[in-house]
Amino acid sequence: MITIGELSARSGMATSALRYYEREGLIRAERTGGNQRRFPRSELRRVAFIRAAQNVGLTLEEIREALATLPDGRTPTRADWERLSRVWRHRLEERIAELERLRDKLTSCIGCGCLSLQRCKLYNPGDRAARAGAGARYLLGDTPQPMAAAEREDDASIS
Amino acid sequence: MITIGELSARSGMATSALRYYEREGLIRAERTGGNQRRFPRSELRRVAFIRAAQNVGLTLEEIREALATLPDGRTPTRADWERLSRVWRHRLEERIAELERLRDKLTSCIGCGCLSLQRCKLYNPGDRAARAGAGARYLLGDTPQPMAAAEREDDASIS
DNA sequence: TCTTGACTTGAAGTTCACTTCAACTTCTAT
DNA sequence: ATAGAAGTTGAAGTGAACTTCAAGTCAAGA
Repeated sequence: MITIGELSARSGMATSALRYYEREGLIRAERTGGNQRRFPRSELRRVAFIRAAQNVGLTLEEIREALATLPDGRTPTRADWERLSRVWRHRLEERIAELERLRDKLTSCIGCGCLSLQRCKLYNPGDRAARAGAGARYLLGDTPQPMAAAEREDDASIS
Repeated sequence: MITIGELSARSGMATSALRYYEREGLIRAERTGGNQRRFPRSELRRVAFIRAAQNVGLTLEEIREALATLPDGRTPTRADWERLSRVWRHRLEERIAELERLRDKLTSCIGCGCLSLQRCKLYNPGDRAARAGAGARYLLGDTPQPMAAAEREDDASIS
């Protein structure tokens, strides 16, 4: 059993983050008589798992769900890791493909300059989920509405 | 001159977002005697520009700066668009490359399962900026500290 | 003229993943 | 026994990009 300070030093996460993870049910601790946390060493691997998953772009909510697929909240084994990391790679590849599509659109738009609300490929509201620094809003499907057909009478084209 | 409702309908942005953009100095409106906003039609193109830039992953702050390079806060012309969109494509390409590096690391890690705090490539704190749904914190260089050398005595490896 | 829909404001709320703070308690080493 | 480091809590703050709300005002058609 290790203290929160030790877990923090060994994992590189701030103690405040570890307390937050515990509140959120991502890691687990027992308590001393004086109410201090004592973590099993196995939680070290859970923290490593959480952090690797974050690097791949998962939210804590998704990570919690992934961990919940492990029986009894056990620490991930090699088999668990293999199963889950395959899913993650798939997600990463989708995201890369998405950004590549966006890049290609941008490339084809550079000489154009129209910024047409109807015709510009870059303007597509469906693409907003691709934003790099996106607020969670856009990852959760709260996309803005496209322009109604009745309103296409004028547009923002330059030429 | 169009009302905020019209600008909203034609651009697909919520009126609340347009008011926010005005407060933030991204778009401009005149006022009627009764204090209602009236937007020049050219603001339609500014909104299109803002939205395209957001799709590429720029923050509103960066977009404001880009717009500020235009004399007199004028609406972007084709030449402006060409200049700025080249920069954006470059940024997109960097981001794609970053995600590809991450994918390659994950691929090489799938069979490994170690989740070693020292050796796992996925665990590298420097990569956290690559998070897809990153909070602004990570895009601003506030990265967690790597593990101190003195603390490497044990680790989270499975095997 | 009157109703109704569109508009106004400032303040507060939202999300995520935390951090910071204050006020206090516990643990460890001497 | 005691100093001081490390731990505890709940509440509030952070940042981006907005949205929602309340309480009103304005504008356009019948």
